[in-house]
Amino acid sequence: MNVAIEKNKIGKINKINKTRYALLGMLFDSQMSGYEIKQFMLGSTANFWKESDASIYPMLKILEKEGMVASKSELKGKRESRKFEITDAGKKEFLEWMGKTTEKESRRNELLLKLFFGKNVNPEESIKKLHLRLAKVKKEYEQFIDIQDNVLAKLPDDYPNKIFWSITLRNGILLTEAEIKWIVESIKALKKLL
Amino acid sequence: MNVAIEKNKIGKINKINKTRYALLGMLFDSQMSGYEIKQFMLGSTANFWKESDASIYPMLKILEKEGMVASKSELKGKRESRKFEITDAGKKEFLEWMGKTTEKESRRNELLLKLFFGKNVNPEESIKKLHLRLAKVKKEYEQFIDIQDNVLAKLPDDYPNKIFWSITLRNGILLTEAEIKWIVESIKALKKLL
DNA sequence: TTGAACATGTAAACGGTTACATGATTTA
DNA sequence: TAAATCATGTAACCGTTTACATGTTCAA
Repeated sequence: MNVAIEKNKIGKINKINKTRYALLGMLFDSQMSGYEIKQFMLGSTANFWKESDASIYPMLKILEKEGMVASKSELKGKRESRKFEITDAGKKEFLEWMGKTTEKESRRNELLLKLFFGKNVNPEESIKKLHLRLAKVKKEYEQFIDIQDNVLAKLPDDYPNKIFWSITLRNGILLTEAEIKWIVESIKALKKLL
Repeated sequence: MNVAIEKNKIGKINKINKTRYALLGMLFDSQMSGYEIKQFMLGSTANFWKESDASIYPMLKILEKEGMVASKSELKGKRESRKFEITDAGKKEFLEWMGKTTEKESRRNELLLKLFFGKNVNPEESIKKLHLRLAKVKKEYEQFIDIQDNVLAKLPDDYPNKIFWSITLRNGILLTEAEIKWIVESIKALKKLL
């Protein structure tokens, strides 16, 4: 049942679909609907993990078919809310994934690509791009600080998730700080060309 | 001819294929074969941009069909080397892309997801994962410094690409430093749980 | 002589997103 | 009463990678 080692017709080892683990992880503690999972992700893991509707709902159905989760439909008025609960098999699969080593997926960064090709355009264009990014990154940074001060800081110290959520948030803060530093430095360097 | 605004049957705006711009950018200064482009990317942009064979060769053909590049096959002995040259139309399309603003593509980070779910496993497992990542990131960092000291530093200061390549490299250095700091800090925090 | 690097390419498949579709409920 | 949010779901499509395929040249 381990999809990670399943092969297709031409013997290719399929890349593992990680949506399943993200969903199983979210359901590990509490029953949630697809909608609730999405909302929770937006408020917690959005900086490093998001899922779209078109990934969540079909995957929950697949997981149910596989016996990894079970669901019951609750009606709030006439509105459906299908709550999903993880099964023992689901917990097992999730923990197996947790135990595996993780490869860093090298990522594409279009801004860096454009800066790399910078000699082909007016330096002011590159500077403008960096300023635009700076504004966005600063906003992101403020949001991280806000979560740190107004959400995480208010959780009791014995809240089991606190340290883990703090660590992932801290990643966002430190990486964002570094990016701000890099942008400021880069703008300064490019201005010498004007 | 601008693929960015082309729509499909259901009116969906297609995500733009950025491989074309990466290739056009690489060809902006000098004629290169697909193989040479790949090698050059591995030695310069790998940290933020890579392309696989299966993206490069077909895309070069498409670009040629569209009149964005032109090619001639050189024979080195019996081995073919198809050199591609950018056309004026290709330069135009590349520069249009360069002028566009760039959205940050939010990226998935599996390590962070696993750490976020950390309360479900022994803290030692999370620490182990961080140690593994630390070793890799440190190696990456050393490679950046090596390029900085032994490649970029040796380019003459009036080499037109120097400042742009320095900026992108500096991004790698600063972000990697921040990640190392984060990992060390996180390991320390998690050890308190033991 | 054998393996690494050079060199170009294709088939198959999966991952993931955007837009579409539908309707209920709350809020301004 | 209109817009935003709640809530679930599907169709279509594109992007990208992995593995396969083929052959040459060079170095150990």
